[in-house]
Amino acid sequence: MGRSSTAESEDGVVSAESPLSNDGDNFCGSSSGGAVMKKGPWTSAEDAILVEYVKRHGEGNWNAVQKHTGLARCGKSCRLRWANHLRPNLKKGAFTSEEERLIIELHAKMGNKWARMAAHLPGRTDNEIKNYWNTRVKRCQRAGLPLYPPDLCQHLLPESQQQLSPPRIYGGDKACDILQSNGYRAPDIGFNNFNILTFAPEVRGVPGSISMGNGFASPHSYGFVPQTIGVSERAREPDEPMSDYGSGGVNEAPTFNRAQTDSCVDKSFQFGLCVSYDTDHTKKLLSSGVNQDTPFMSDVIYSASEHFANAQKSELPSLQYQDTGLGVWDPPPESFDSLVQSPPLSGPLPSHCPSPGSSGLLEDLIYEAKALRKLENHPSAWATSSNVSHGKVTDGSGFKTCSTEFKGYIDPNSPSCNSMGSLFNRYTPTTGRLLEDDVTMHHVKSEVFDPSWIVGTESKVDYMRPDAILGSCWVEQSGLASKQRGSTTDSTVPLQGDTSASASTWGFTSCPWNIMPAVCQISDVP
DNA sequence: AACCATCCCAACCGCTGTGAC
DNA sequence: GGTCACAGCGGTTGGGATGGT
Repeated sequence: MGRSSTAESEDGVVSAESPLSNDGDNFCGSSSGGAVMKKGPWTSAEDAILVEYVKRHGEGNWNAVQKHTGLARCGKSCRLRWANHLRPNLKKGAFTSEEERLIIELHAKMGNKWARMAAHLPGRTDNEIKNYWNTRVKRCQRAGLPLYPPDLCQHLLPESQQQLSPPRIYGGDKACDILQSNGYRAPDIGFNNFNILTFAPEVRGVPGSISMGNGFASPHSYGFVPQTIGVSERAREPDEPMSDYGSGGVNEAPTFNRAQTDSCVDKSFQFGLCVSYDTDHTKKLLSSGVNQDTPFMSDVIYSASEHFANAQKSELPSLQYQDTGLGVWDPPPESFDSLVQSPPLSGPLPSHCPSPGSSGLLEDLIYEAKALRKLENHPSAWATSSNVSHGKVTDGSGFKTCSTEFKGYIDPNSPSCNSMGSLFNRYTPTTGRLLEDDVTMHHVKSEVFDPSWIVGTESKVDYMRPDAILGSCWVEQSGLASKQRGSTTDSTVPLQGDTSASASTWGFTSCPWNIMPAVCQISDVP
């Protein structure tokens, strides 16, 4: 707003008073025919000139605007101004719920492809969408809430899983072909150089792209960021990142191998983690040829693309699902239910998305954040839920109690009635069995929750936390694999650590939300 | 009321892609 | 094939607006 054309403080006469003038090389700093290009907010007079020009000459040839009209704006600036503010049929005002929903879905699909997303939102500009998303990311990050609503997570993941080829994982000398059945050739990835981390709000380099198939798809917002190392160049992604594999005659993802890994560390490494559960995890692993020595990565599904090897800048991830029709949020297939649910649980496991009760819309996120803040300001609510204390939930009723008390924080004004109370209820079924049953689950402390609910060596998963999901998955799988093999033998040991200590090793214990490391990090980076 | 932090968004910047020459 | 100009994309910035203390 501050820089909008409505800033009438300017005289409307083209001038070059901006101190920024000429400091750019190919934007407006460059002069056109020796004329210094103006920068800064557009005036209504300038707008009028531009509109008149477009009326006469049509869009395009923006560099000619200055020649024809004397407008001291570079073509680039003119194009932007026209596209973002002056062109007809532009929708102004806040995004509607439908639009928000669509944006979320589109982002899950496309990642940060604002222009493509804008194409699906008539009257909206890529800039608007980008701004909206950035705001959303901030909010979600701040509140510890998911970027993607749970239903989206659930609906899109199976599709993405159908599409994506899992990685070929190297556990030491063992190559682990996880799934080759889809006809794709999975990338070979060496993990010797990786640290599997959980959260990295501060990204070294550029934002990575990691697809948490469960909906934590944004490293931007949740820090599931593969540490991008040595990012110095930019490589564009194709318009359909994942369709690269499915559409072409060559269903072959780039291959990673250990030899490549070292070189890969110099490049942006984009991949997604999709921690999935299977009701028969072991069987699945065995049947798919997965090396069980790599329990964690065995369930990794890559948002792989040819950019693995050379993408210089990671895009935000996406769930990367097939375009099955916008606006359609199909119910998840049965198979997916079993996929995302942890086997030991007898009851329905909540979505991995931290906020299953949320519509995921920005408005709801605000309310959730507020609710969480309230909670933060009233930690006694947790403390007094006596059964929830210091990392141990001793009793399902404790959750019940806690849940009940949580209701006290319900904000009746919540746009979708997605109060924390309701959220809590969803995560902690009143059966009291949910978390109790899964002794391998580990809780990750959320900064918004009471410190007393910190894990011990044995604790519970905080489903409000995407990293916790990841962590719990790994821990669970790690434990499972450990039971089966007795010891960890492959080269992922340095990553995994001892299974019994995995929680702490991986930071699944108490770890400040904002200082968690990234999910994956290449450790021996120069 | 004053101060501060955060939000919001228009505009800028740097880069890549594409087509013409 | 190389160069140039232009179009477009995505990330970042700057400053007014807003809300909280």
